[in-house]
Amino acid sequence: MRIATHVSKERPKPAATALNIGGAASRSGISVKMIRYYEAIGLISKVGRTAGNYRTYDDGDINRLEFIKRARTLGFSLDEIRRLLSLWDDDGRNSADVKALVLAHIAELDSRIAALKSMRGTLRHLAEGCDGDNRPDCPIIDGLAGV
Amino acid sequence: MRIATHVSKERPKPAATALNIGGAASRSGISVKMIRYYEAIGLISKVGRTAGNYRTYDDGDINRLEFIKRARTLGFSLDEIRRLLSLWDDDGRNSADVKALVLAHIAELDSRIAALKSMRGTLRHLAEGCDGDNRPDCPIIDGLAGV
DNA sequence: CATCAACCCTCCAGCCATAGGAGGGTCGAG
DNA sequence: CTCGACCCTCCTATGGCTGGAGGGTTGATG
Repeated sequence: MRIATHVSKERPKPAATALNIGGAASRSGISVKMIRYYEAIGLISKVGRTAGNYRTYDDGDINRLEFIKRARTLGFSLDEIRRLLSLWDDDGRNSADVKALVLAHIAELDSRIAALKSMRGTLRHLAEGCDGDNRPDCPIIDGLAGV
Repeated sequence: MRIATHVSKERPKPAATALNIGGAASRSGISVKMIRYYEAIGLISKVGRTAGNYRTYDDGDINRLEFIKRARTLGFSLDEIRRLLSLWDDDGRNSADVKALVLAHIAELDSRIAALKSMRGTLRHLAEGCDGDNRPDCPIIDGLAGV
């Protein structure tokens, strides 16, 4: 691969923008701290370094970070994301495996939603009976105290 | 539900049962570990000790633990529970303060529920398009990868 | 060329709520 | 007296993230 011998005009490669970690952070929406953390726990592999020991991120690295960001936004754990990434990398994957992972996650979300709704229902009910004035009588406290 | 008053059989003080931490744990549903932790962080005050340095829990202590357990089940943080406990203790409280705390918590639950539902919606949509067979093509992966 | 701010580096600690274990002491029934 | 079930304290880890200390690098200025 010819590396810009005779650079007629400097910077011949347009798309090969290599970013520092700060640039990668603002591009991906993942904080600098977290990018380093993801690297430390092996969620992303070690990236290149400059002579001054700065991490450099190419387009592929940024894509990976963006993937992680989206997955995180959808509530996947880092461990699930690890599996999603390896499925992404695996050209011979079965989409069934991806789907199974996602359906399991949906089920998890369902049960968390149900738990939160149940809490909310009970609390609404308790709060309903509470006058919310300057007197101490309070069915919320009574309810928590087991009346 | 009359519980055998006048049992005439010894035990003149029926309610003054003092329990070890294990008993307190099974009575309250809070683990032994957590009871000690709650004490360490000052959520509950230090209880009595036997000659052998075992913690002892009287009915009041158990009530407190049960209160905490119920509040925890309703999703309150330990910090919120701290405030609820001091409101419980405060005979001159305003029920408005209790209600405000609870309404804020309900709002918090609302936003968590909304966030989870939004994740679930997106995931369902992605999963719908995925064949889930032995081929690699997968809109879920594509979606995460930013297609 | 020196300086300076804005970066970057590593390492370490803390958050919340909980679980687990090591290494010991205490209790009560047999 | 022994044994198992309990209890004690102290330390570690989890997940996912934030913060800071103490330093090095970079690149635009004066």
